[in-house]
Amino acid sequence: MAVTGEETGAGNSCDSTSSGLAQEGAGAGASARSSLKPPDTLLKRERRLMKNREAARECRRKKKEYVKCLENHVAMLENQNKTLIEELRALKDIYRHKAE
DNA sequence: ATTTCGTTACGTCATCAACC
DNA sequence: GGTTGATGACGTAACGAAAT
Repeated sequence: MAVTGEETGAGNSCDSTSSGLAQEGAGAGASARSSLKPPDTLLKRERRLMKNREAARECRRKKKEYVKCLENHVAMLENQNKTLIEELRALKDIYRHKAE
């Protein structure tokens, strides 16, 4: 079960400035995860778990998309950098020939 | 063929921020 | 203040590849 290769082609716009994805911290620590909590009724708890399950799925989907977007951006910048370096080399070459 | 190891997706919990 | 949605952290299962 599980390990279903999800990855439905969702939209792809890196903008996600709103996506959060920065928060961090909140370390928690998973200490006594025991059952001294405000007594969730069973139904209430199940509903909450189900909602959170779906939220987590969506959250991971968005994060994956965001990372992919960043990777694309990096690739693009690397290409651009390569092109510029090439261009600079060519210009230097021209300049050198003229100077001679 | 079996074991080991790294990766991936998942579920759950804890926490925060926003809303009512 | 309680509720809700988003997200980081953690543990776990399934899987594939490399090592034995």
